[in-house]
Amino acid sequence: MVPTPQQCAAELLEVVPQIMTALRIEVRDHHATELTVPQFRALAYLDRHVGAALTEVATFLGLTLPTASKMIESLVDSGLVTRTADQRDRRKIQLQLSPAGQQTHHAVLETAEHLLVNKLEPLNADQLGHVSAALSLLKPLFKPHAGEVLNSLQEPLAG
Amino acid sequence: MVPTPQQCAAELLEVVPQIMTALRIEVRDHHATELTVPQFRALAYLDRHVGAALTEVATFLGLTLPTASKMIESLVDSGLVTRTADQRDRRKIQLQLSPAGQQTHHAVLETAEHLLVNKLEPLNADQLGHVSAALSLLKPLFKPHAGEVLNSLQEPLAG
DNA sequence: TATTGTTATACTCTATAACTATA
DNA sequence: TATAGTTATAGAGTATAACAATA
Repeated sequence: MVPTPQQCAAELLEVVPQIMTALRIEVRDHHATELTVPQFRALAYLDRHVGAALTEVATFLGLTLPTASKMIESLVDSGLVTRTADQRDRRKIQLQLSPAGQQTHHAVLETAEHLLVNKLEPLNADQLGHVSAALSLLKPLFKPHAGEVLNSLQEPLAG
Repeated sequence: MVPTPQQCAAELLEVVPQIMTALRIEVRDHHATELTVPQFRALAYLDRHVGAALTEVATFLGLTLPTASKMIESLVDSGLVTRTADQRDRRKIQLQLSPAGQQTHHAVLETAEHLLVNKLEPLNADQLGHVSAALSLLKPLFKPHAGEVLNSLQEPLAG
């Protein structure tokens, strides 16, 4: 019963979007949390990387710079993120969560985790262990690293 | 080392969007495949459910009816899907892949699986088995079922 | 010249509200 | 009256192209 990589890939292709959809729907329906999943991920990153520059956030989220710039602008307008100039390198900006941003991030994190815990409820301890182990295997394989997104835009035109 | 459901949920919340992002970026960068992930999922559903009605597709994708209607319209305009009236119940439409739709679906499926296989390359057979088993555990927990999306719109107004 | 970020423009994804047609 | 689907409208997610400012 050892699966081929192809079978495993096909399962990923089916299950991952399904989980993503469930996440979106349940976060949406559980009102009082006015964040989309990408916005939540941006807040989560800034919670762990205080003062991060825009490029870092874009890399983490897998977005181009203009897309990330616009999203951050909306979060700044909402009062969840502060954006200040970096004194060492004035091209850069330093982003961090406002108190309201911390609060919102925490609340939505709780909500999302609670919803997932409910979904996982049919699994026993043994099965949870298997899932957790598998996720630990997958995590490093899909970790975003600098250059993956941006280089495709700004690679030297020597083609 | 048995994880709590909360820990497992937190891992899902981190890993699933990362995989989704990788999928989007790599499908996007691997040109000649002009489909987004949601469009691909719609084609995949119609490949396995010939003649499905719009509501079925919407439920599978976790979309509202207007959203699904618009997406299908674009796929019809692109020549990938055919939309015909259901003679038994003329409110319904019957959707199916055109030959071009089948071809495109197959090509993008190959591409996406190939990309995932590359990502999974560092795993050995044993680890692949663990991942596959975990995905099989997760799949039924997040399977979309009728009513999840639409009832929230059309529930009897007796509140 | 290269890097960081923004602005302009455009398309898809997604929703709610209002509507038509059929049952 | 309820169901299936479309149209209208709007906001977020996403991209490329062009630009400004700084290094």
